Amino acid sequence: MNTTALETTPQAGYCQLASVARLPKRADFLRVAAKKRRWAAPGLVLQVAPRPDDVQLAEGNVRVGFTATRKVGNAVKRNRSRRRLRAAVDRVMTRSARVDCDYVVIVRAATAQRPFAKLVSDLEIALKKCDAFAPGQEGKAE
RNA sequence: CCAGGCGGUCGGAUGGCCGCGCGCGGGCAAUGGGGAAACCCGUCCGCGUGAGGAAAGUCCGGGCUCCACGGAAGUACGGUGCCGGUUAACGGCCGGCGGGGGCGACCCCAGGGAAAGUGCCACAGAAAGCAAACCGCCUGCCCGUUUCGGCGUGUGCAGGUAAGGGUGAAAGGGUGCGGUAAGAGCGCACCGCACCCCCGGCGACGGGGGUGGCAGGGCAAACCCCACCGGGAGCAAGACCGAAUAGGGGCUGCAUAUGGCGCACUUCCGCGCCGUAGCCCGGGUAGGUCGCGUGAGGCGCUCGGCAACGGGCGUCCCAGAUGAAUGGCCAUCUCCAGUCGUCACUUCGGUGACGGAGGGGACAGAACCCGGCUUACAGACCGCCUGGCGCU
RNA sequence: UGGGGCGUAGCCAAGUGGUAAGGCAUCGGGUUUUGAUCCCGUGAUCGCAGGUUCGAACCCUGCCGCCCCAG
Repeated sequence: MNTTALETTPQAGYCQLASVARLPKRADFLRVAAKKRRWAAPGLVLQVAPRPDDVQLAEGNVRVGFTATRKVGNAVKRNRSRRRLRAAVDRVMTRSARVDCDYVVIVRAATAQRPFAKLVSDLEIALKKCDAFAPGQEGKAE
């Protein structure tokens, strides 16, 4: 990992990083899935849809939801997979995701066992394929 | 030391970077939402705290909430079933009884009724249920033969017989002696069984004595009978707040058609409604708040009890999420099996020590709470007990 | 959370106390010059584990997997 981009949080005055909010409602999941903008990587599936205009978020934030179906394992496997994806999302999407969209990340069977670096690259590729990649503009939320 | 039985405890450790939920305290110049403001949401900082022994399966029992209900009994349905205890309750647990297994520590099983009734017992077998004669065995007659005492290789007839053979899971007590034509509880002894009496025990039951020659096959996890228990639903219970849209009601204003409906009917007249605008009201959806953690609570000591368990005292506050927090990545240590190398021992099968690189560390995630049951589980530790071997 | 159903050969399945039917598919053989058709043969931990019974796919108990319904 040459990117020592883990520069600890800049002082909270200005230039604050985008943060990730959760997408908690079933209706939002259905709306994102209905847009049919998606990409399946070995470790995850990404779905993207434009955020409705009437949703006001703090500037630079994106909303992400997670889905883990019962087919990928028992509750422990589902929880662990979702947490690893959440960690990958925190690392990637705060810098590289378009801020005018909502996202849904779906757990696949391989998610729990896949190396974490691969999960990160899976997510980056999926963002590019879904035309939602905003190349590393730290905090340049516009 | 080896093999085994029972009970219990634990469920990797430490650290680094980055994060999450909840609680408490503090900050917020500017920016986002609300507010007249204080301030709230939000955001930032600090501190505290944050999964299990099964949180699981949802198989039982309760608390709690709502609904139903005059009492009691009965019926139906479902469940439970040796006895006594324990408990809020249980189908749980503890102790005991009976049967079975094991050298033993110990483990496993289960209500009663088949003499209230119905039903089933395939195949085989003579016969499978008011017992029954296939082969045998025995007696008599007949037949044959005869040395006239008998004898039987007879396809015969009439009887006796449940000891033997054979079938079956099961064939109407077992073993032995006597007895008999052969046999048979026919008689006797012991065992089993049934009934009666006595003794011990709260009881299941056990012990002893007597009587009876033995009746009443098995299956009730087949229907069933008997006793006891059970109102229903479940925190998505339930309570409160409540947007947009549609619909309902009220008040006021306007309009009121040549129309429709109503005021019992017909004509005329009159009134009201069906229209629309504004304001207000209630039901209710999305959504939100509460329910929501001081409890049949944990730990320690002590007393009663064989125990389950109960009493007393002290002490602690110990998760509250809701597309669902309790994590992600890494390092070191630790444990495990295999592999490679070196060394030592060797009964040449291996065993042990050290080191190296990699691998693995289970089952599993609170969802209102509690008592159990069942199932899953890498590995480690502790205590008691049994059998065997060796030494003293 | 509550309720219901299913599991039998590779597939579809009958059987509900007494040797586990049948069809399709597979394989082997026959018929045919060859192939199709047709005929004969071939295969089962009855989801798993205990129990009741002389005997269990069937009855009882506990698990496992799948499907459906209601809120």
